[in-house]
Amino acid sequence: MSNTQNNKKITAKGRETKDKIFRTAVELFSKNGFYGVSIRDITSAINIKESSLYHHYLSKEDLINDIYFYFAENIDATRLTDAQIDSILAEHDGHSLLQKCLQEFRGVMEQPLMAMAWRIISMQQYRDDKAFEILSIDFHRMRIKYYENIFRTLVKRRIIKALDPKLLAFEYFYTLIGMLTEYNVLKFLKRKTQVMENLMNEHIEFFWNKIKNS
Amino acid sequence: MSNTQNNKKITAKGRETKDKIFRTAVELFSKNGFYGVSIRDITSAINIKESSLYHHYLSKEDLINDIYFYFAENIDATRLTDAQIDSILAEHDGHSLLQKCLQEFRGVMEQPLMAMAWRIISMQQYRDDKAFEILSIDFHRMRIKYYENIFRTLVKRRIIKALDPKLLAFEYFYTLIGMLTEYNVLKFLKRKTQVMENLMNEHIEFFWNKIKNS
DNA sequence: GTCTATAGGAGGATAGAC
DNA sequence: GTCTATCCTCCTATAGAC
Repeated sequence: MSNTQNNKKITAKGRETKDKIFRTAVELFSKNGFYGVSIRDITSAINIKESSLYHHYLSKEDLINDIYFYFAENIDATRLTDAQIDSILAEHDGHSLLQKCLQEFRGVMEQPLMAMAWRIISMQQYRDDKAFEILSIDFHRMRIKYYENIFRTLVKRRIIKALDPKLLAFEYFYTLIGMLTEYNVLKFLKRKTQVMENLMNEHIEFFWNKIKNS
Repeated sequence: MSNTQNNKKITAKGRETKDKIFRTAVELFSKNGFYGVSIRDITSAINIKESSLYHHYLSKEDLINDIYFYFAENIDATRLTDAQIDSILAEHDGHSLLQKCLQEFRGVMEQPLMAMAWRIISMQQYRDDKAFEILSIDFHRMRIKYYENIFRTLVKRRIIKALDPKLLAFEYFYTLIGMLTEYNVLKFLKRKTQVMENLMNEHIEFFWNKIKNS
């Protein structure tokens, strides 16, 4: 979190205001981009003065860093634990596991604040090294490692063919993330997303049929 | 192109200046984003005055629209013709065809102006409907149709298994574009891209092995 | 913790001379 | 086709009263 308040007593009212600022910033940044939103836009939306914002955040940059932090912190929540994976495999097949994974993932990524934060970081990745870092390392790389782990388990148990788990993870994830990105942009534009939803399910289906041990 | 000059005689000097403006804008926008670059930044980089720019472009928006247009126009050049496809298949196998396709594609997309324009449109897709439209329709959808066509040919000639060409195209393309996007960001940050290059080749290899008729 | 007031600069764009 | 000069708006951020 931002260090603005390191030497200040934090009151309930203060926390509430800071929270309002945060949520409003996420909303506006995700809609109009970091550079398309002014401090005035944010403060006037919640009826405080610009100067009040600077009591809670050092700068506009401090504010967006807080959003990055929020995203990075919550991205971890999208993972099934080893125990959960085991219990799914005990009752269902690998195909169900992949579906369950996507469900879990989408459950977190489509929470409004996370979806907006994701969008903000995606926009910022081109201008802000910190955003690119979080997106490519904390998000993509970690996520690929997670899938690698899952595929390794599936190979070990001979549920799927003896393919390189790392390569499988890359193949599987990049397709999914490409589709999910387009899906999210469509959702923001309030257009139909059914095509993309179907594609994602077909992707899992297709991928599964290519790798399963039959 | 922009309509600024509809009723004006275009001299060689004018064309040259407009071209300088265009190329400088592409360079700066791709580095610092549309909102991170001012008209002043562009004109001072080529030693003309702001007012001179407005002789060639109606507005900053007119300028970026010209860049969109440039991208959309040149994206078509990345396609192998049916004749070229035939001749490749006559001498080599489907695997070579996929490699050749990627080569052709990268050859166009990595030309400096195109790479920068692509980056600009990618950034703008979140803020500008026109950019999203070009990226998702003119680029992604058309490209997928192109691959669909190739896979259909391969299926017809029994070079690959009898799978749905459209699905194959989606699978193939989304992975590639995800990797290529990350590859391009890395290149802009002047970081190592070898990992991504290897991944792209492994992707083709992996995909090919999954679909070929053996 | 929030306010009023204001500093101080950068932005897009235009009028009109040459 | 390019210049000088200028307009006016919007921006981030701060000082200091309450």
